[in-house]
Amino acid sequence: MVTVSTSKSYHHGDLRSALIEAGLAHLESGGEADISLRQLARETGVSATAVYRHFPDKKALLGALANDGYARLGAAQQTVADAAGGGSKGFAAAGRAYVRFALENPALFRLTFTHSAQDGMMKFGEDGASQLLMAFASELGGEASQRLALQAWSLVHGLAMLMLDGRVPPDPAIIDAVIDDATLFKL
Amino acid sequence: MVTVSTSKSYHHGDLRSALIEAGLAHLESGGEADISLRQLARETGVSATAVYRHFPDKKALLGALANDGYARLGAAQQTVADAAGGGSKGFAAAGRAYVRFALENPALFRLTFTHSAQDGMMKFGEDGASQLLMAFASELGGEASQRLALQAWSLVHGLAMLMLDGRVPPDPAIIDAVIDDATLFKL
DNA sequence: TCTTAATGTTTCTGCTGTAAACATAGAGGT
DNA sequence: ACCTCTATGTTTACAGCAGAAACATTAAGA
Repeated sequence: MVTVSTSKSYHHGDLRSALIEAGLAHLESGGEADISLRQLARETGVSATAVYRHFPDKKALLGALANDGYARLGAAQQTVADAAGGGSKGFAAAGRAYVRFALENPALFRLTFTHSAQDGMMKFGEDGASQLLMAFASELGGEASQRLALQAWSLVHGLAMLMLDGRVPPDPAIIDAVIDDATLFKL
Repeated sequence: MVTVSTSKSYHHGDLRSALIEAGLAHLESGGEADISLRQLARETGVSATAVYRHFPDKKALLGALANDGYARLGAAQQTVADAAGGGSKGFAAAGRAYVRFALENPALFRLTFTHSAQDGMMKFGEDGASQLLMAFASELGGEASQRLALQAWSLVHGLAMLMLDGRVPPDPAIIDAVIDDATLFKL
């Protein structure tokens, strides 16, 4: 409970960013259920309802956090895909990065997929993650690129969720075994 | 608000079952967020805190609903697998049934996987769904049965979640294309 | 300087989960 | 028949929540 109290100005300055940052912190330490508008306001040193000047309701705030998460996921994948030098190896590496990202940011990952879809969702192809996916799929899949993209996405997303939900142990060796270009997909 | 008032007996008779039934009804019409202990109690014609005689807290009630869902999922899969006559065709049919079940029972499916794992979770192999999975995997996968099981489960679970979350359109043709034994998994 | 729009505050309402103390009813032992 | 035990209800109370309404403050532009 460190209220910085540098300048007790009536206006915060950048409340919107501060709220998002506080929200991300809560996601790391707790879960989505750990986020309360009042609590975020308290931590930001602002009244409970000030939040509503920046987000129409709680869903909107969660949606903002979700979009942030989706962007980070895409960036993480791009990094390892580049490092792996593209091709089917790079594709598999990006897939494993997807699962690792989920395990490292469980609450954020969950939120990303449950709260950014229908509302202010980015269309498919507007975000880094799906652009990367389509690029790989058309490079490797030829005519069946669409199908390959969906199969690959489903596979990594499913593994990520099953591990997050405690159905499959979050073992790196399992990730490597399941997402292995040598055993996957008749192309 | 139809309070049945047949016999205003002090004791309900089978409150536990009534609560679960009411909870399942809420899952169909709303989502998990639509479930409130007080509301369920109201609908069951009982005081708000009577619920706690049967479930220690809200999580316990949700867990009971979740287990119910998992059992139904396994049953649905078993039915179509039998109808398809086993083998790789039956395996694929069970996979498609998994996704269809999720689309037909979105809230229940979500709840099943987010609320029945760590607590009173059934161990892997105790439930119909995972028994079916392992049976198919060892029949078809030989030495790599473990890996095949995880790949197959991940694929169908991922597709189900992506469709539930609005990332992939819930199109039956897509389900058939993605879960197709002719294109999946080098065995 | 006056006005206005953006941002923050106070106050209020109705909902929630859940703890504590008490009430009722049926079952079994005496 | 009585008594006691236990399972299952009820009442009351509390604190926390999202959000609506009315009001306050500030900075920026006419």
